[in-house]
Amino acid sequence: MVPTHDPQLLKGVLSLLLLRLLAERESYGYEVVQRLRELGLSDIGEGSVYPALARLEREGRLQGRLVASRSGPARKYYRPTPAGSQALSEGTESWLSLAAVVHPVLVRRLPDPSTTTLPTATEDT
Amino acid sequence: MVPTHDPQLLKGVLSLLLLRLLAERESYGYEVVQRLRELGLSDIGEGSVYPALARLEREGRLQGRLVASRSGPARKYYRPTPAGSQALSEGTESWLSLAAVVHPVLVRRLPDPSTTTLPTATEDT
DNA sequence: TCGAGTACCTGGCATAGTCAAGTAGTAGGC
DNA sequence: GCCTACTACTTGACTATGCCAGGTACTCGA
Repeated sequence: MVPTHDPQLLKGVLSLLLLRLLAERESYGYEVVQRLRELGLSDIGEGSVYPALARLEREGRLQGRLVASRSGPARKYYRPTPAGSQALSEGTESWLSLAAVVHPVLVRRLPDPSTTTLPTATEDT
Repeated sequence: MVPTHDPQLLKGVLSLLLLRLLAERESYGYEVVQRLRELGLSDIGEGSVYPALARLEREGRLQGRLVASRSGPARKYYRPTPAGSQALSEGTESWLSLAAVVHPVLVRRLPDPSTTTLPTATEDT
């Protein structure tokens, strides 16, 4: 099984993913959830996506429009505004630079603990 | 200019980094802040690190001990407990699998918007 | 009419990073 | 003795944001 994802790790990343997916293709909430799940975020919920979309629209990063559907209620299609596109590129840069710090640290080999010396009361750097 | 880091992106990642750095070498808060800054997290503050360390200790993932210093107040050295080591490996796995989803999406080329068709009122999937 | 699938929204909650301020110890200069 | 700077830790209030649970409502087929 896929390891249970830590909700905290998604913070900030979700809105980035939303901006990105909507920059690739205009889409509505319900579909975005499906697209996220297809990407591998299997346990993402509507309760995470809809509020995030609403917030991004409120902040002027997304612009939505209602389109009637023949298979259910009207869909609200979102696409990034210019401000949204800028937020996307800035956010992408932030994420990449953070990942560039985090990744190498997490994958480098742990030193053998038995060879390390421990600080004692009187030692000082 | 380095892009201002989004505080949200650090959520969850910070405790992972702390566990990792302390698994590599026992260390105290003030020093951990310096180690993080050397890694490139230049605008990390003490107010983020100390509470995180305290929380990890409270949760039984870190164990701390006081060591007197000749250059200031006593230092509180932390090292991971067995539970902390397990949290580290689980967290690392979570982070890697999330990054494996996020990274490709963020770096793939955006399709040319002019070639895409927009949904209209009567279309349906 | 009833259930299932589609589609959206909301309130309340928990988590965790940030800011600002405070407390103390050591050491050097005057 | 006093002041400043560096070291070192702590705390309270604030904020952002994902998650859960529940609700509304439309379409379609049995």
